[in-house]
Amino acid sequence: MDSPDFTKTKATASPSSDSPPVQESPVFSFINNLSPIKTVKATHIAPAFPGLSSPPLVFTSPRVNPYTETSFLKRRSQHSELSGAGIPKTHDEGKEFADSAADPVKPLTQLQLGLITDTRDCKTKNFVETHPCSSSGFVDEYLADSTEVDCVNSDQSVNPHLEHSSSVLEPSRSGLIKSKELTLTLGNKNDNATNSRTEAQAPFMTTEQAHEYNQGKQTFIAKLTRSEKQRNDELRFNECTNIESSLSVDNAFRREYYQEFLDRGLRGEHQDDYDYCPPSLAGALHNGQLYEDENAGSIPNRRIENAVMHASKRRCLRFEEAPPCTSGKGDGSLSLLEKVSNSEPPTSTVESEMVESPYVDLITSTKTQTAASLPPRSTGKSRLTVSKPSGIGLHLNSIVNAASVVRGATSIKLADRYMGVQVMNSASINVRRCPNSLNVVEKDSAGGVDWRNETETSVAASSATTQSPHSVEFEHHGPIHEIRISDSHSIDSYEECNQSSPNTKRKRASRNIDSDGCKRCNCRKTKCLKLYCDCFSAGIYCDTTCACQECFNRPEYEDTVLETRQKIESRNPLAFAPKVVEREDESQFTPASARHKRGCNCKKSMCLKKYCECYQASVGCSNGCRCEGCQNAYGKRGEFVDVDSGVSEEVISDKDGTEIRESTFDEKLQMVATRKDSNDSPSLTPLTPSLQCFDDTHNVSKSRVLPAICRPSPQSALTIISHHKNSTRSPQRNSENSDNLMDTSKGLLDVGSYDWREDYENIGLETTSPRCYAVPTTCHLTPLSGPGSLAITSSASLTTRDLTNASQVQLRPGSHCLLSGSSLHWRSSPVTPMHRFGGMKSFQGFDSEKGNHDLLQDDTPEILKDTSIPIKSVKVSSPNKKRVSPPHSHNHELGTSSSGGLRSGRKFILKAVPSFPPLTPCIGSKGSSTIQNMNNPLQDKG
DNA sequence: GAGTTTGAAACT
DNA sequence: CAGTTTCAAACTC
Repeated sequence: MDSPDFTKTKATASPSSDSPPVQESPVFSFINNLSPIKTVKATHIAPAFPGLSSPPLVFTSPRVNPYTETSFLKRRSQHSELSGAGIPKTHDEGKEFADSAADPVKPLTQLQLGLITDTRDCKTKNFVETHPCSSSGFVDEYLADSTEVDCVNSDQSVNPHLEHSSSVLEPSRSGLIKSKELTLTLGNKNDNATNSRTEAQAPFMTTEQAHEYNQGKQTFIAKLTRSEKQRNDELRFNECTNIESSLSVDNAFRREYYQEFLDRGLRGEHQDDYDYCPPSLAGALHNGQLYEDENAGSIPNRRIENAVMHASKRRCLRFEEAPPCTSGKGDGSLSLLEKVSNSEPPTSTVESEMVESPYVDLITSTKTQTAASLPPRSTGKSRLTVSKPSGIGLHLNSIVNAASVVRGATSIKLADRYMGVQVMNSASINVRRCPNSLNVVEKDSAGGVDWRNETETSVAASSATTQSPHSVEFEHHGPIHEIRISDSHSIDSYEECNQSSPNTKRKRASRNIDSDGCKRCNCRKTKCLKLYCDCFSAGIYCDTTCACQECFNRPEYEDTVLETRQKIESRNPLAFAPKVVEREDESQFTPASARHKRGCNCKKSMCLKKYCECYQASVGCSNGCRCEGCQNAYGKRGEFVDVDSGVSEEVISDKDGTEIRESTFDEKLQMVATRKDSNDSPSLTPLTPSLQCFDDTHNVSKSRVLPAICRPSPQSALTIISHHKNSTRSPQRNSENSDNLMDTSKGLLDVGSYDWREDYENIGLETTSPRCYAVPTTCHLTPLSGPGSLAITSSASLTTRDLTNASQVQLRPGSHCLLSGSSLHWRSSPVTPMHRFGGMKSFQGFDSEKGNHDLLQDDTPEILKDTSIPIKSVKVSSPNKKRVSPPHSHNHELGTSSSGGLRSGRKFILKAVPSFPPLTPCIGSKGSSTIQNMNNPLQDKG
């Protein structure tokens, strides 16, 4: 409402924690933020105050890209977090902090987040009705608890949300007691709410309580675990189940604990404890919770710093490349699982993480289960694996990480092989990205099921630049901790660095890869708002470790970043898609299996130097490359044949490669997108795939905000195409293939009710999407979890809730590990970052059996599709430029989509989801797993 | 560390 | 759409 100046003032003040005037009060800021006008303003100019600007965006376009935002958000500069949030160091401070509403910034950010989702709006209304005075708090809650919200949406009634909001927000902001009371009341009323709100509890808990909680939780878990074990005949399954169950268990435990807690609270035992947030607990808690906790503040400064640092670390949102992350950053996320399931301390960073994290276990088990079918990849491929990470849907930025990652052979393997790889990657990515996000861990542990967590994490991080309480746990982890520490140091000096002469930074940054494994940019003129910037292109914020000058790729300039991103995407929907798509062949999983989406154009480097993006990504050149004299050690251009995708089939031996290569991944994607455009309503998606993904993610967290957004993505179409090809396997030209695909995809989309079981059967694990980006897809899948009928419509209309449900499904102990396993198959590259982002590409698609390798191409395309779909107009210019124009006529025909074609199409859909990425944050993996789980339920039903 | 080379991205 | 320019990373010295 007010001029930006006002906002700025607030922002400035906030960090200091000086008691802000009335105007600064959260409520006031909230109101201000609400005004659409502000939103508009915020976008560009106000780089100074990120939070303010964002709200408008939210309204205008519900964060069109939740995913995108997430990704960007993920990498949060410590600086922003610290300044903005003004974390309370002591309990008292926390209270003061809350009371003073000193950090307008944070609230604003949160508001933005909260506003984004429609669902939230609804909730907000409810909340407001209930607690008119706590608007700010409300906002915070949303921000903090995207997860919870999601949960609520998905599983439960809205009430929980209210409860949560009341409990969480209030404590942090103002009337702690009130909030508590409200919480209690609500809790009593709604058990479900209580469950969903486990996080909310944290604020109330004292250290002792936290311990108690943890212990009780562990015990509870142990019980459950035993029960589950008994259920399961096979150990492997047990393990998987445990992981999955752990999540659910955790929830259940929380529920119980919460009940008890409420009882106590009623007796007045905990009244003073509202603020306290047990660190350990925090770890277990979702980001949102953490965030709240932080506000509450009993966390030691050091921890806070660490947390902040972790949080601030750049994240490879979309890239899955986990390696680096895996090694170091994953722990944070893992912590929860570790606590619950594993007590063993991580011996080595990489290994320990891998081993310890339930997620890992899950993956492993999943792999085993799933396939079982999966050939043991472990052998020697580890190294390849490493390269792979870059693979599916990876941004080059992420790729870098991968290289470093190699050290953890085990982890690598995991990552490599499956979509699961993606999952891991995503998971690991998440971890990396957000050391903070315990949620991630949970997610991971869950088998990547719970997107909500991820979303939340990302959201929280993004929105608030939150300090992640999670980081606290990280401290416990030896290796990780160390890593982080270094980061923290860098972070601490963040401002200084920024201010320090660019040269200095540059030097420092040059050639450096941050601990996360992400490249550091060194942009001087582009303000890190162009694709020249690795960070920006990877969908992540620049970090303190970056040596960039006049950087706008920071949380503070979120609006600017998003706008810029959208602009770029409008020009090229694939701009933020993972550059490297990995295709995994059953037989082989090698760097060679992955390819650069657009291919390189090397003239002098012969693809033997890092100038070559293919080489840099540790992937071989493909027919799509236009390089001259290719000597790529990972695979020469002519050598690579895309057998899987019909499209790829087109690729012919390349003499020149350039001419021969008929379609690059991008082209394929474009084709798909085009078809879809024709078929799909334009309305569906945001231009940028990433955005879509983001939206999806967002949706997940928020619960259905963007149902519309979740349309069948072009990616899916691609997938479908590939799939179709598989079925048909005719060496058709791309155009034909595309047509077929389109048809298939269309059918998928159209099909209101589809029997997923069949798809699964047919598809197998493939359906799962590797990447975070997959999330959207996941959404589609989610429906599956529910009643057998997912309609394509669901894909289009799937709401966050659906996703959430899906995630929940995964979480369910009962869910088959297989599902997760299936997810593993997917390889996405998020990162999409990671995890987001993105995977892109997940090739995974290949079923060993089916030869889904199509997916590889598809993956990337899928991502694009998602974004592109709406965009028909958007042409993705592929380097290759040759593009087969897909026959539109088919599209229409197919448009009605018959269920018959659907299978393949549906499969694609699943895949498609993952494809996008960057995103998800890294996110993807969960989605995939979720999807799988969803599928399983269906199967069960079936 | 400075300067050059390289190829992608952006621009025209 | 092709050609040119700009940019930042990669590389060399």
